[in-house]
Amino acid sequence: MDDRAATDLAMLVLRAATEVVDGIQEGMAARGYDDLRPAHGFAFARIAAADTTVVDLAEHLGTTKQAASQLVAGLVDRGYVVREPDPRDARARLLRLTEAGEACTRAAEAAAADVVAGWNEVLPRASLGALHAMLRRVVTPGPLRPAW
Amino acid sequence: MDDRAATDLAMLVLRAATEVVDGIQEGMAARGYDDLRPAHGFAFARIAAADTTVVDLAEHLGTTKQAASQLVAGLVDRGYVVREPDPRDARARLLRLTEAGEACTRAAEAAAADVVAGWNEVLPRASLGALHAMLRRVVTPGPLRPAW
DNA sequence: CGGTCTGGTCAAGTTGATTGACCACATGGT
DNA sequence: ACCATGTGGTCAATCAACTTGACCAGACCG
Repeated sequence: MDDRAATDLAMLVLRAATEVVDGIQEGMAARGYDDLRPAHGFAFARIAAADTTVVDLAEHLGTTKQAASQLVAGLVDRGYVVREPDPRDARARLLRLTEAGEACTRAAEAAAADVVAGWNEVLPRASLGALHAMLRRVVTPGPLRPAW
Repeated sequence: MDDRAATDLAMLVLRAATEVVDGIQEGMAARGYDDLRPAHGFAFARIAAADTTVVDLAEHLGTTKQAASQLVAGLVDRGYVVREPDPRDARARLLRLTEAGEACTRAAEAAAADVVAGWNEVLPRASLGALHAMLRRVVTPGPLRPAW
């Protein structure tokens, strides 16, 4: 694979990601969630894990803890997240998704599935599975954060 | 492909894009370009095409023309772009990459190729070609703009 | 206990983008 | 030829997300 094809592949990945993000955003809006940005989705993914604190979230998103704190404040205001005391550390406050937050997560997953369903129409089912397998091998596990 | 696998695939694409963007950013910094954001790269790609105006660029990036104008002003200040009069329209100003701008574009392409080269190590050459072919079929051609 | 580290927030400043106003020139009809 | 309207572009003010800096309360450790 020469440089030309390599950069071309990189651009295809970026373009695919643009489609995924735009598609999710559209799908979310269609489902009534028009007050959330992609960054919120990445935050939801981390908060869904047990015992998440603001500092954990900041690290996950690659921002400062202040930025994470502000983002959480917004989610709390909108009823997607609650702050609960940490039984083991009186300083810390554990973040947890409310029922609304979980519903929102399900909507985002459905929207993402819709985008891939569109791909399924132009690509045989087996190829989509192969695509999945190849990406899993290529991609190093790591945080999924706003990238550009 | 069920919903679970579909959303999983969508997340893999996002994660792959995160790697590409971060890798390019690192590679650019290593080559001495530490004053450019990913958005600038997308602008370069459009400006490289003949007869690009600020309005064209704004449409490509999905922003307002004012934002595009500011972005261009920054690139002009840093010597990557020049504004030239349009022989056919005295209002318009055609954008063109300087030699520095073209060198920068080459550096970005090299950095992107480096990222893909890393993938080549964990995936057989033929599979990488297949990945390329599948993405090309799946992805609808369109602007490559900052997405999240 | 006192010193230091860590989780978290408040406050102010920075930056990229937006809305609104405006000018110079193009275009099309009369 | 002229005026109405549309388009390319910039200036100015505002907005929103994020940053740096300061700070407090509680944990950890000698």
